[in-house]
Amino acid sequence: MLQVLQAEFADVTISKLRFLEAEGLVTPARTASGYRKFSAADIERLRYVLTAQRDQYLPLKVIKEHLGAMDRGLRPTPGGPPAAPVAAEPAGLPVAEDFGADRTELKLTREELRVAAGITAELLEQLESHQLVVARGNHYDGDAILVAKAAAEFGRYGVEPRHLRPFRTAADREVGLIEQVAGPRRDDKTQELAALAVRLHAALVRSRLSR
Amino acid sequence: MLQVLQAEFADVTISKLRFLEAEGLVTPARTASGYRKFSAADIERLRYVLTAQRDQYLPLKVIKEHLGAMDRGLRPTPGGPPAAPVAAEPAGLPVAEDFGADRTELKLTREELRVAAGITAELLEQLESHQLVVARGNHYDGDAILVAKAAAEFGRYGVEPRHLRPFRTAADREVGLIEQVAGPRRDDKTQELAALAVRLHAALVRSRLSR
DNA sequence: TTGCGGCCTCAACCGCCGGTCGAGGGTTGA
DNA sequence: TCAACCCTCGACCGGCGGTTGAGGCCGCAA
Repeated sequence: MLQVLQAEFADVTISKLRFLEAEGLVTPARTASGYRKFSAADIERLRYVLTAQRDQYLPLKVIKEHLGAMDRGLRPTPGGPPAAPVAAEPAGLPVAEDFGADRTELKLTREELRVAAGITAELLEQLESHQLVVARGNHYDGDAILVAKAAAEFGRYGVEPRHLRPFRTAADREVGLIEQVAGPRRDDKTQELAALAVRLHAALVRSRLSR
Repeated sequence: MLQVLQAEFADVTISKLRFLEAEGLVTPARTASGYRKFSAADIERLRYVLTAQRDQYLPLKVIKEHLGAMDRGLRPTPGGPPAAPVAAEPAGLPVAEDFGADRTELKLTREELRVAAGITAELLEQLESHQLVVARGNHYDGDAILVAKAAAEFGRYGVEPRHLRPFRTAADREVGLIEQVAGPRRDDKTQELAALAVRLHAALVRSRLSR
């Protein structure tokens, strides 16, 4: 059984199989005495894992997601990642899978934000009143710093927060568009669309400027 | 110049750019005093690297091979780079959001624009009717390519030009603000404000998305 | 029933990748 | 003159994808 796979993938070792089991990618049955017993289905699964790893350079984390999606009945995906597992989750459940885990999961207090952005309490207050910066719960994320810094810089040119409201409006509209297209879930598609929106925006500003 | 990329890829840092240079993925020019100077082409290259890394999980080693292949004018590997930054044009297509690069000098005919952006005549027509792309005289500048490309990509998600009108509106408003502050002349101040506007915009979009 | 080669677990360790950090120093512009 | 950048170079780091080894059970056959 091990030999079968080894014939196909030169570098599979028992140690590797144990590792993959520990990572939850396969769950072979056991004999009475505790030995692993790989079914044909297990071997098929391993074949998928090993080829995805070798030919597409996918990290195990991602392969695991794909397998999970397949288990839930989403396409067997010949030669490509499965369609986004966007399947409608049973509503109401908190669905523990918070992936796409962003480094923007920074949580700052109001004061930390103020210091990080190097702005006055007054400016921060104005930014909040125009909803350019908004708390989630009573914390702020990393993007809030960027917003605040940009606003501060505008301030040096005499541009006040209230002049920046159109930015907020525009951003909201774009986010609306993105969510309409990509769904409410944050995933790769969302990110791609966001990047695209920013790029389009930048190009438009430039082109309008140079007229 | 760093900020320009940061607007699009939240996690690019100077340190990362240095690392990528050390790895031979980009080779920016240098000023007399040794500072890195990223050309539009460099930025385009970086964009490719960063998206391949983020969206396809490719290891840098592989990305480097792809870049090398593209430099040699080949279309690399099956399942390889999708939108290769391989320029069909002699004059190396400017594609980056570099507010300093004077791409405004570029003068394209309508057909040249269409080919450079890789879009259909129909799409171009729609873009013009919504004033997302506008001719000056009877020529188009480099920014028009960027706009058209972004629109084309949106198209693949089912987003049509008419859905993009708010972008135009937003850009116009921002340009209005910038000119009001910096005066109608295009100078350094204008460019700085423009970069600032794009940065603020990007940060806002991100922060609204992650709520 | 002893021996020997497998398999088991669990924890420690490893090498590489993809960067980050910091010391020490030059550049730029207000 | 000073702050705020940028530079280099070497040390360091965390995570990923396993490997290694100690200590122990299983199974077979001499």
